[in-house]
Amino acid sequence: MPGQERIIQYAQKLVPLTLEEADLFSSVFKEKRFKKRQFLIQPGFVDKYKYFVLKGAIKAYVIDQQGQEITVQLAIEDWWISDYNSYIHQQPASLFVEAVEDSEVLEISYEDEQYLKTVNPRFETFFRIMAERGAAFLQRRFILSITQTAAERYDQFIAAYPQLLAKFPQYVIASYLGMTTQFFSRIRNNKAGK
Amino acid sequence: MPGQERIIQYAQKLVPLTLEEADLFSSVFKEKRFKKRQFLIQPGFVDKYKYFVLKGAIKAYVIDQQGQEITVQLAIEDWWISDYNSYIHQQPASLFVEAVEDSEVLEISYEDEQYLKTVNPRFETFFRIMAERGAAFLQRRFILSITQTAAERYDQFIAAYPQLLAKFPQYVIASYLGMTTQFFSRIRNNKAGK
DNA sequence: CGCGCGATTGAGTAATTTCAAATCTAGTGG
DNA sequence: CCACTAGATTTGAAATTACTCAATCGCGCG
Repeated sequence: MPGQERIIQYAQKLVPLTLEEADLFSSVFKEKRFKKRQFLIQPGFVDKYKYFVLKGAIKAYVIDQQGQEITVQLAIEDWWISDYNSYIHQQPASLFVEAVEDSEVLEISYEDEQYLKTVNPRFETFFRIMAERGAAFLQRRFILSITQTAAERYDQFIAAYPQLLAKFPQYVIASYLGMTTQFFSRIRNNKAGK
Repeated sequence: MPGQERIIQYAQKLVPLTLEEADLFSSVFKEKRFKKRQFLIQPGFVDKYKYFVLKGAIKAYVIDQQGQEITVQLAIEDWWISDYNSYIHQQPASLFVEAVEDSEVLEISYEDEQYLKTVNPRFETFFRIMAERGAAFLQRRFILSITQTAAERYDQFIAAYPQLLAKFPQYVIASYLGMTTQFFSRIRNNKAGK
């Protein structure tokens, strides 16, 4: 299975795995397909899975009081996506997670992750590193979001993630960067004062 | 040592520890005192320690391009503080971490943490749970910060962390909530439109 | 081929910041 | 213990940034 290969390769970059370990690890992941617009997670339901994206593009977002969609996370090939808070605490999700194009993912269930961590400390290490990186990433993102203006956030994003620009519609990226579609468009076309 | 007791109690809430495990765990923590205004971490230097606050109040912040102080994290009794990104990747810090009042902390070094994780999977579990919670916390905070207005963020903060209001000057909390001191003051005195 | 979603553009507006000055407060040295 | 001072908070008014509303345009998909 090609997907299982991919997740093993990914894991090997973080922790060394023997053949048997790699087999066990990859065996709990199930390949799934989601069509464009299909939901992986919906608010109110407990997020039972973490998703590793093999192919496609996926967005996570909330709907605020005014009914506006606000992008919280994006994922393409080799990225993970979930409602982290819901998954970790096994409480109802607050996020929509939705395929932006036809996508293939590997899913691991909460129970299987717990099992892996119990059975072999190396897996514990793997998930620990994932969590650490996630937290470090969020801290960096948070700092950027509060210290930079909209135009700076735009520039920084373009420089850091040019691939995402092609995969996601602008209104999704605009809200990921904490601005409206219209303002994003103005910045893009260099008409925002600057 | 009273401090070691506290960290053991804290750890026990996340993972069960035998007496020997608790001893080993607490043995790597060193008690330190910081005077008001003293820096625990400064930008440019690698953050070698994670700090568990026994007593006092500590803030983490960045200085933005305009020279403004922007609070990134706050910590009081039983909270942890560090430049997470710097610590995890052992790269130069971007944050100032500074005592807001005379404080007592327990510090654990990066090397000691690695050692604990190597020697016993239970410690690996402990740090994994810490990282997960940190990431989940940051995700929640991030979503709140982008979906709510300044006044809503103020109300939510007051409701969630009334203790912090007393410990930190308003300008620190204002910037933690992503607004200016002046605007914070107006909201507080109910003169901001609302 | 047309429908609907997404992107653009213009004009007016709201939220929040900036600048500036006045007032309050707490810590320090005499 | 008091006076002084630097730091912190408050208040007013002007300025910015980014948003909302509304209309138009473009284009890909069914």
